[in-house]
Amino acid sequence: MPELPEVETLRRTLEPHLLGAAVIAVSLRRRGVCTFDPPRSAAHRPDALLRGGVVLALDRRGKQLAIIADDGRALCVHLGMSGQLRFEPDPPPRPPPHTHLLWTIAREGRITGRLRFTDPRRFGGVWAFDSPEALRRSRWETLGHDALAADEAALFAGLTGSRRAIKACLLDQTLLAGVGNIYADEALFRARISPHRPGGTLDAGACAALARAVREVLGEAIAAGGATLRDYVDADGQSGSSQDRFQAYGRAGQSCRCCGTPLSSARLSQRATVWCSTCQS
DNA sequence: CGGTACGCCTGAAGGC
DNA sequence: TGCCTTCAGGCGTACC
Repeated sequence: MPELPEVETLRRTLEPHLLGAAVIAVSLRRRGVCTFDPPRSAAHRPDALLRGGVVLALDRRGKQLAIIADDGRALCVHLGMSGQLRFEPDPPPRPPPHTHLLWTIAREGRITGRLRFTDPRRFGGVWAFDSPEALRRSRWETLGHDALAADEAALFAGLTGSRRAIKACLLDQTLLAGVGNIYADEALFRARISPHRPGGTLDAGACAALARAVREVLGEAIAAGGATLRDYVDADGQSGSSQDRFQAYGRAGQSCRCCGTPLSSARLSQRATVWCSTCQS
């Protein structure tokens, strides 16, 4: 389940393979995973997907990745639940199941590998734009601050008057971009705040603690290479180890690593939620 | 506005 | 062993 740390790890591991490299061929194997803005006829879709371009930058906001070409063409990739973006120096002749997009990558006229987008559950997708500005306007304008730089004042302002459960607020990408179900539970555990507490009841001090906890859990997860639960691997196919450090997520019924109390669990905002009823209030 | 529910989609896991 | 059900969930949308 890729959240901000997994997408950031992916961005970092893609960079050495893609920055300054040319896209010499594109194979779109399942049309439905791509959205073209503006719309493109079938003949022009490979060009919109960066064929003939050189990768200038890899950017990220929350859980979304942007691939920017030197001429301004821009792709936004969202991994959804099960998406993978992998660079293969020596790709197998037959792409794995659920391979939806393939880019052939070259440097100085020689093929260096293949970039592959795979997504069994198809909750993810790729969006193609004419310019980085069009991408940001269409996909990123409604997103809140990037959670890696979670700002306590902005969080406090966003939560003021809210009666929604704080966990639901953390999952709201328009408030803070990049936190998903895993790191919401982890950040609330670290900040010792109950997931059920209405957002508006957090004072400035609690918001500062929560913003700090969000930055810390995300930063530490990036340092661990992200979390590999089912599908996630980085651009080189490497697993992460962030899951070994989880205090709350996936530990329902197990004892709290802080006080020993069995961890509580419930569904909150349609999401499995785990917390310690002793440590968190 | 908020909250609740649902649909999308597949593979893993559990029950019988 | 094999079939069936349940669950995992990001996000857009519908509806109260």
